[in-house]
Amino acid sequence: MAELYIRVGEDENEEPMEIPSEDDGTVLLSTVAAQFPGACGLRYRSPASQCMRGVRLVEGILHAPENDWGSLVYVVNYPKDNKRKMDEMDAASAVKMKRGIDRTSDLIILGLPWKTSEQDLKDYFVTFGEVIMVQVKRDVKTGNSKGFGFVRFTEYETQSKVISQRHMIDGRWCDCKLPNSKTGPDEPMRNCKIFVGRCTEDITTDELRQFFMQYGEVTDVFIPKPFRAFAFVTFSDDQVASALCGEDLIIKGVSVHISNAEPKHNNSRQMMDRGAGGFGGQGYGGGRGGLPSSGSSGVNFGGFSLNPAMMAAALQSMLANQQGQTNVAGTVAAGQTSATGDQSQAYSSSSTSYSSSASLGWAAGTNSASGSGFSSGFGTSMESKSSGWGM
DNA sequence: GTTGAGCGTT
Repeated sequence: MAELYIRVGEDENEEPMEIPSEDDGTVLLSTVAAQFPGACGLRYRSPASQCMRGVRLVEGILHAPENDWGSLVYVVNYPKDNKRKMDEMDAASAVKMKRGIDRTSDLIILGLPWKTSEQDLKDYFVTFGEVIMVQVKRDVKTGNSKGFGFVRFTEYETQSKVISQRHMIDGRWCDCKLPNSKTGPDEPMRNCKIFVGRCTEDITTDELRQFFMQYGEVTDVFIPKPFRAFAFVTFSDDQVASALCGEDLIIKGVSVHISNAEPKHNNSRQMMDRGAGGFGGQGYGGGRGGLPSSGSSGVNFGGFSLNPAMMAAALQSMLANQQGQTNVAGTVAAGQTSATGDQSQAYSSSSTSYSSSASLGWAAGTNSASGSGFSSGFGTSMESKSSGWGM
């Protein structure tokens, strides 16, 4: 059967686009959505009644009116919560629409196998809920997949669920996220991500996920490759993330250090570097944070030509606040480099024993218990699961 | 060895 095309546009007056039908004369909604992302149906103006009519849609399949698409121009329908024609709606309701927190948006799918098609994506994602659009981004010239795509769901709940986990698609683990273009200023982007320092190479993304799950829902784990001894873990709840900052946690017997993840592309340079922030008494969530990195104090000396006495005074007050250790001041006075050295030494040697507890809201026992319990139970439950981004 | 890939011809 010769290939048949129907004419579709975003409105009646616009230059229509030709869209292929299936062999049986129907048109897949997904085909329409491939050209008009977010489309949920078609309508047309009846030559007889001059009224707009809806095209029958059954399970994602659009059926020709009177079994013949003819040469009419069909107009794309979009879900009510996905108005695209801003010029056709009043600005006030547009704003209201934007504010809705339950709006779904396209999700980017990263890490797709080259072979994965739109249909594969659809088949996979409908298991979570109704899908209104899938796309695989391809090289214009070669038609080869670029290894990422987009998906959009009808229900916000489905979207949340999909974002919250990783996805095994055609044999690869993929991530679904809000695309960068969507994480604008109206998503205040709370700090949900932590930096996990001092990682060892044998700690996998799966293990990190497993471990951090105990504190809250984990939405992303990232280990840069090649190995660089740190990782990032993202929680759905920023409070979980910030509560963990400053902690030293034991994962598989390894003491890792948690701090806040700094913005990847930071446009606005931080007003103060860490050393200066420390002196300002800005306080790292009440922890002893800032001490190790204030090893950059030498820089401060050079830059601002503070003298050692001023340094000592500042350090003294800072330390008094944070740890109540009085003897440190003397050490500091003797020379700042060794002072910081000694301090961080004391800090790290004791860190494993008194590590967490105080500053966290969770029961004191939770961390130590889970730490050891975890590492012992680990080998059996998790080993040989080395799946992840490497594949 | 302590701050990360890849983001859309609508």
